[in-house]
Formats: sequence, structure tokens, C-alpha cells
Amino acid sequence: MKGKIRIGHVAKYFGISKQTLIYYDQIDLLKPSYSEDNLYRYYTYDDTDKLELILMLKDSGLDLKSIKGYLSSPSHASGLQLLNQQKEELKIKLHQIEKTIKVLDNRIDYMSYYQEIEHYEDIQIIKKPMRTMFKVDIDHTQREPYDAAMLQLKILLDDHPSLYGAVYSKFCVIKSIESVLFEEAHYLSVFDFVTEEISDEHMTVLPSQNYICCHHHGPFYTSYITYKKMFEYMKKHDLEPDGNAIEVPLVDVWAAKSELDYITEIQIPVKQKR
Amino acid sequence: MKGKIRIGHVAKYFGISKQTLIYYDQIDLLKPSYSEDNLYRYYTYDDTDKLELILMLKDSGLDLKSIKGYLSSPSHASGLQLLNQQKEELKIKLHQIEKTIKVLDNRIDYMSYYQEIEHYEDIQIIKKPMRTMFKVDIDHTQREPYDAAMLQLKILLDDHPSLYGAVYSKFCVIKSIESVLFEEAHYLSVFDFVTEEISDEHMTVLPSQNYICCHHHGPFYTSYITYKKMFEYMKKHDLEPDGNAIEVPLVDVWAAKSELDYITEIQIPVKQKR
DNA sequence: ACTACGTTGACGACGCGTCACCGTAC
DNA sequence: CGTACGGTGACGCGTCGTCAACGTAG
Repeated sequence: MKGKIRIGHVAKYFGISKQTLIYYDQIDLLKPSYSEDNLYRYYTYDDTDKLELILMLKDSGLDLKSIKGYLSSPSHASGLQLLNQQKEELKIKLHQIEKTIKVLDNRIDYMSYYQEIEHYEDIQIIKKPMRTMFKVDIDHTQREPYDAAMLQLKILLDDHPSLYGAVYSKFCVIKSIESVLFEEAHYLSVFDFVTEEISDEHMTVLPSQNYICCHHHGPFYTSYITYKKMFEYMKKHDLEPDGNAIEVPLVDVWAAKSELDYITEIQIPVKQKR
Repeated sequence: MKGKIRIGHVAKYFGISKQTLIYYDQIDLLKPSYSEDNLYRYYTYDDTDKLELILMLKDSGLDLKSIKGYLSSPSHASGLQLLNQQKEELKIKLHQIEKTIKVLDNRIDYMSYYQEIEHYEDIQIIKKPMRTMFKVDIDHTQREPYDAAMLQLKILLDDHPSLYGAVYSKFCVIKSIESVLFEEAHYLSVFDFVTEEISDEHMTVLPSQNYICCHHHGPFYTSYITYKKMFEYMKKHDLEPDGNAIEVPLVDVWAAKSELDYITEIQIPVKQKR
């Protein structure tokens, strides 16, 4: 018969290693014929056809045991069922990868943007433009209110694919202005700024306004120290808060070795005292 | 400090198993603090932040060793580089999956279509419509002409994404009509029928014409037996071949246990003898 | 005799899963 | 006192990769 192909050739043609073929032989997935003295493996075209099918099914995510099962009794009906099933699984994988890419993209944008910012401890008054936030309020009657809110945010974003990845690994918080000077400040919401304009109950627009801004250096739970400085500044300049405080992480776990190196921007809307 | 979270809670929150966290501890990827009597693991928010990053990077395809390396010295620069790299790799994966889905789709269509055909050994004269083929001629000066042609076909299809998967696991051949009665017939081309209309040197149009058709049952290399029957039929009915023979696999390795069960449709263009 | 190619066998890597058995918090 | 939760250690799994040691075809 034609097609006495040796293992090296087969491996090269299909772009796999000889060990792979030997392994497939060992597990009875693809058994070539042997030369008479039982030393060399010889693959026929029948074998290579089978191998092509095996590699295809493997690419589609099937494990070798299942492939073996299918090969033991292939038919139109079982084949069609198998292929449809694998197609569905691949589609799911596809979506997961698309999501992951969105998360990465978002992170890359974010890190690129904040890479060049010089981090002062200086306090500044800045007029921020109008901004839109996708926000989940923290329900403090729950057992783990913070976790629950973060989870809800992630779940909601699954329903807004255009936003997916916006918040995933960076999240801002809103703190009650009356509580920011305590070690255990009162968290009101978790959110992220978005550019999309989707009408949704979780979308909130912040009007353009003056903010007192300062970069807090260190872990989140020491932020009250920076808040203190900001309040002193406000006192000195006859300013008073005009809304709750916002914290935006600039340097977090993605770029810092420990919480001690985190940098968070604190923004408090302010107005002149009358 | 806040955030003495136990392993079970962490596992549930992130949708992973306790063993995974224990493993990450063992390999020094994520080491929680221990309670004073060194029995329970306690995770801080610092740890969970890190874990979120770890899982993200893992999803993006990084292995744990690389993640560990990154975590040992994260920075904006190295982070950005890593993320961009992973994004590119994910894009490649995405394309591969898309291709695989196309191949599966094509196979599913093909198998669905031919599932209901009853396979006669009968010889029929059929007027086939105009058909377009994507074809690679076999260069017999090469060392492995058949393999080379198949490879070329696959490579070409990578440049025609709209066609990808059309030929991948099913391929038709053209045989020189003078040689079909020999066991080693002369293969001229490998191809598949396509519906897309792309202008390309490998696109060939077959005009509408009468064909003598017959289903060959068995491996490719015994096709000469069926050809013999077809030639006898032609002789009896005063027909003569009007071009080279085409072989289209209907049942191959995807649906048959062995070459002995393959079914191939043989088509030879014919005209009346004058 | 050289080299490219073939063989077997043993062991390792990765990322956990599983199981057995035991201690602890509430 | 139960039970849900925590701990350690050993082994297994799938899919090969790697290495050593050795035979063979041309």
C-alpha cells in the first residue's frame, strides 16, 4: 500500500513533535503500523487523515480521551452533535477572550495616561469638566457591603458590553464628606468614569465644578491624614465642601509593590464660604 | 488593620478553589499573613487586590511564574509592556479560535448537507450547474507534490479569510482522465468548491455541463475499480469524456471508521460521441 | 564511519483536584 | 456536641518536554 510515512515527516508536516505522535501511539489514539522487525512506525494516508481530524478536534478544545471515544465510532449523527457542541464552547471562549482584551485595553489606556503625571503632595484647586460615572451605591444593610457592591458593578458591566473592562481592575469610591476624617470613613458608592452615554439608573452626571485635589500617598485606610491637610487648606482659604469626596486610584497594585506605594487622587467639590 | 479575610471567603468571592489559594501560597505567589498560632491564613485587602491582578494576568494567558516575576517588581513601564504583550497574544488566540469556528461551521454545513443523501452505486448522468473552484495545481517536480499542494492550499486560505475552513478538512482532487484506470492515477490538482467570487489566479470556473456521476465506496486508491464501471457505461451509451475527472469526498474520516467505509463521488464531464 | 533519523524508558513540569486525616470556631 | 470551616501531606491527572542511552538507514 502507498503512504509508508515515517514519524519525522508526519511531525514536520503537521507541525507537531515526534513525542506527541509517540504519546498518541501509547494511549492508543493513533496507532501506526510498524515495520516487520517492529522498530519503525509507519504512517499511512489513513493515519494522517485521522491525525488531521484529531488535531482539529484538539484545537476545538476536546481532550484526547473524548477524541478517542469519537474515533471509535464516528458517524454523521454523532459527529454533527460533537462539532456543534464544540462550536458553542469555542464561542464562549471567544467572548471571554474578547472581554479580557477589553480589560487589558482599558488598563493600558489608563496606565499610559497616568504614567507621565508628576505626583505632588501639593493641594490644588481645579475646575473639573462635566463627567459621567457608572455607579453602584453601597448597601450597608448587607453583610459585606463593599464586596457586594463591587460584585454588582461587575455583573452590571456584563450587561453593558461596551463598558466592560472600564472598571474591572480599577475602581473609584465616593465617601461621605462628614466621615472622611475618620479612619473608618463611610463609603457611599463604588464607580468609574465612563465616556459612553447610556441611559441607565447607574449612570450619574457630575456637573462641571471646582474641586480641591490632592494626591494621597499610601494605603487607602490612611487617607484621613491627607483629608486633614485638605481641610486645613480649605479653612485657610475660606472654602467649604460642596458635596461628597471622590477617590481615584492612580497607582495601585498594577504598578506598586505594596499598599505603601499606592497613589490616590482625592477630589472634593468646593465653594467659597459666604 | 482591616481585612482579616479567611480563605473560604476569598475563594468564594473570586470563584476559585481553596486549593488554588493554598497552591499560590506554596509557590510564594500570594502569601497571606497567618494567625498568631500559625494555623489560619488571613488575607488582607492588599492580598485580595494582588489576587485580582493575578487572576487577570492568568486569564490573559500568563503562567504563574511570569506573574510572580512581574509582581516582584511592578512598575508602570514593565506593566504596560507586559499588558501590551499579552494583548497581542490574546488577539492571536482570538484569530485562531475564529478560524477553528469557521472550519467547524463548514464541516457542519457539509455533513448536514450530505447526511440525507442515499449512496447508490448507480451510475447517473447529471447536468451540473456552473461551479467555482479554489484550486492548486500539483507540481510533480517537487519531492512530495501532493503534500506540498495541500499545504499551499492551506496557506493560501490564510490570505482569504472569507474562505478559511472551506477546504481545511475536506478536499477534492482532479485526476487526469487518461490515468484514472491505473492504481496510481495522475493527480492534477487539489481544490474545493466555493461560493465566494474573488478574483484570484487559483479561482477557476467550471461551466455547466453533463457529468457522469458515481459513488465510489472504499479507499481512494481503489477508485480505479469504479472508474472501470463508469467507462463501460460510457462505452455502452456512446459517451466520451470531455475533460478530467473530479473526486469529491462525501464520507471520509470524520464519519467513517476506516478507509473501507469512505464514499467518494466521482464526476466525469461527458459528451455524445459523433 | 558519519549523520540524520529512529527506538524505549524514566523523570519532570504545570496547575491544580482529590483524598485521608486531623484540628478549630462557634 | 455538631458542623462548617480550617490545616497538612501525599498522590494523581493530562499532555506532552526533556534527557539518556542506544539502534538503524543510507
